[in-house]
Amino acid sequence: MPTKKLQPPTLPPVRATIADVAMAAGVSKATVSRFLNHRETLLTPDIANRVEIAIAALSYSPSPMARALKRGRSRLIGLVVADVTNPFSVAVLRGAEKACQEAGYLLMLFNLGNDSRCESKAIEALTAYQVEGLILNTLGQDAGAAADAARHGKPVVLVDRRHHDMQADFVSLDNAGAVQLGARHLLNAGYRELMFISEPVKNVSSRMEREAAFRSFVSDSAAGLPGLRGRTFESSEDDGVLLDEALRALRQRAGERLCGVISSNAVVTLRVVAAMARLGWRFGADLGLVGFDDTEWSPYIGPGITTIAQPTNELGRLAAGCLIERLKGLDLPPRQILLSGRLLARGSSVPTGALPSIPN
Amino acid sequence: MPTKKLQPPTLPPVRATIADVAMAAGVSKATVSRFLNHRETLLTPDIANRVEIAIAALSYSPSPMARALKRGRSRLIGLVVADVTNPFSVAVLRGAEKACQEAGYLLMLFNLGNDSRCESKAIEALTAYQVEGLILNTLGQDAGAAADAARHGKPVVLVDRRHHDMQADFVSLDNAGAVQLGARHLLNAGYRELMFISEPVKNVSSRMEREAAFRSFVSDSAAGLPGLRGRTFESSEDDGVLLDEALRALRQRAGERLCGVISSNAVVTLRVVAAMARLGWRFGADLGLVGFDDTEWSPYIGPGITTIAQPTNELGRLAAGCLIERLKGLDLPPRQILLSGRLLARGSSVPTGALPSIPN
DNA sequence: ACCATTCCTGAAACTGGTTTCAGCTTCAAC
DNA sequence: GTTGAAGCTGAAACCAGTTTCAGGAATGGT
Repeated sequence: MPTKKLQPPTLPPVRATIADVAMAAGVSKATVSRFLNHRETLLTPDIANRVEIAIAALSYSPSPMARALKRGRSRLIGLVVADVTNPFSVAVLRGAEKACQEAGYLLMLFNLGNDSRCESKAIEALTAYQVEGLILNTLGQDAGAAADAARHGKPVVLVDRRHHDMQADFVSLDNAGAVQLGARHLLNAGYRELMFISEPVKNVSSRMEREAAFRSFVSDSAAGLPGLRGRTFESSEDDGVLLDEALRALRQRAGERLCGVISSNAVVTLRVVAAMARLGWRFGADLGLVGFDDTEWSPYIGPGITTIAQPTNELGRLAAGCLIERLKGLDLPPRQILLSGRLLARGSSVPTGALPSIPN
Repeated sequence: MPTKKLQPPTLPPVRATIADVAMAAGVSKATVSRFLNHRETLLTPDIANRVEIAIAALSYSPSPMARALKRGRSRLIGLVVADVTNPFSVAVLRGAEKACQEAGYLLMLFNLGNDSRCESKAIEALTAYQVEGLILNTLGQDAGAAADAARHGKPVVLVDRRHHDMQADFVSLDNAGAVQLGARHLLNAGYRELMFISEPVKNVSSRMEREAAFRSFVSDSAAGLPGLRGRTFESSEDDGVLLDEALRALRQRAGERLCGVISSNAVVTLRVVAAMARLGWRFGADLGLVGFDDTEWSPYIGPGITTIAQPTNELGRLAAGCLIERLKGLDLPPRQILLSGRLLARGSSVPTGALPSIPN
């Protein structure tokens, strides 16, 4: 006699199909399908009951694949992110993932790893799986690929990076406003020699917008404030030395005037922090710093880093939300949704060497 | 005459099907399918050519959905992460994503957002889409759900958190070794009153292992080192006050002896950092700190935080790698793969108040 | 020259659902 | 009592592929 196998009430090892259910209930596949999809077109209570019981008994759940094949609707949303390493991407991912789950969609993820050659590959792979729509946070190099998707009739939402020639919803931070927020803050704190540090601008719209906003802020303000000067700098990965030099040169040029830096995202902020550590500078006194993207660690570096917080979760949610609205049939011309940033003032933009009290 | 529409050489707006290709090439669907799948079973060069040309002309690519339906193989891998907010999860995600891409798989993501009720929902949703395998970094509450998947015959790889009763590959940090690494480091630096701070242990295997390893390290070492004492503390979200008290109590108990803390992951590390800021303590002198998970910001908080780095990318890659091997037919008993952590010594574990020079 | 292989190809069945279409009830109205 | 319309249900076609099976051509052996 074999020993008692204590398997929990075993589900059928292989998924039940609609045919199994139909047979068990003594009805046709069509009826089962109707029970599942058009519940309102009421079936005879008797039959509906039998189907319901059969479904429960077989613990049947329909195959989304087969369903997608026939209907062309897959309940899948494709998400392309430029770089999962970037906390911003992750935050967007998180928001989007949540919104999708709530609406009953599943997310297919493709990470470009900052490699723009993957871009069209990603979109192709995703559309092949019949994703119903795409959320793109791409590199902007290859607008054609995105356009392809749009041409396939799939709704597309662009996050953070726009392609001007594309008819698609666009969700992003109000870059110009955010830059002004940061720059004005530095001005008010007394900094006069400003520098905007960005990752290589290439063709990325958000980078271009931020840089342009900085330039025009400086030239606008310089009219009433002759002491003000501003320049820009592109920092790429593994160029620590170049950045050090740029910062040193900045202070040399500044003379007595206070130097302030705006970094265009968390990655750059960290590079500036590293450079300052190498140079042995103090935040605020030797260099004022305002960084885009508020991260969990910002308050604890040195006297705390002043940041411009993006409503990242909201961006993700909105992106997914826009897409889902379109999927539900909303037919509007492309929208642009810009959310404001919020300045969180901390020690790194206080010129006195003294440590301020830790905020909240 | 309409103005010239300068659309790039427009792909057919609707995807070509295998039937279109067959018709264009003047062959049957079966032949086209064979051309795509069994290239080795050679077709007549002439026919192969015609098919190839037709495919190119229509820029045809087969629908993975339809393919999955018949073959039961979807080239999809499901990834369930406990919490995308956790940098560890992200790193795993990244490694896994890369490995999958290289092997021609696509990742379907499900984030639990630390909500264990989602767990079985996630696995169900993913298996419904015929994912060929699952990478699970789950909460450990609901082993049944995972077991379901395994019972469905889908290979499963567990990352970081094990379910003892599951027949599945397991990829993780060597938790015991890593804890010893950190604890011994604190000992050598002169700390004698130790505390291990973890998130609520619940049933999460990695947390239990780390805590247990800490306890046994302390009792083992106390034999030859009577001055040594250690305790553990569970810190949950939004309990700043409790943590502050625990730390204050620790120092009080310690008297003249130096206090050292090991935090069980980056989230906890940040909580400790915040607590120290509130208490106005200095790293190293007032409290030694070694934190699990080396993050990009670790070197720049205070004098730099000493961390135990996990080979996160490797973990992700290995997890995906294991899974893909299984998918290729590898039939082995479940493996356990443990990777060693690496200690990165920085200022937070140096008892003198003096700032050490910034490492590398 | 004939038969047996072998090789290549196409028709058809199949995957698991949805949807159309037509048939059967049933009920109301004339 | 017949007729019409409306309401349910099932058979069959369909989605886009893969795979089985059988037939036809070409080749080889005797």
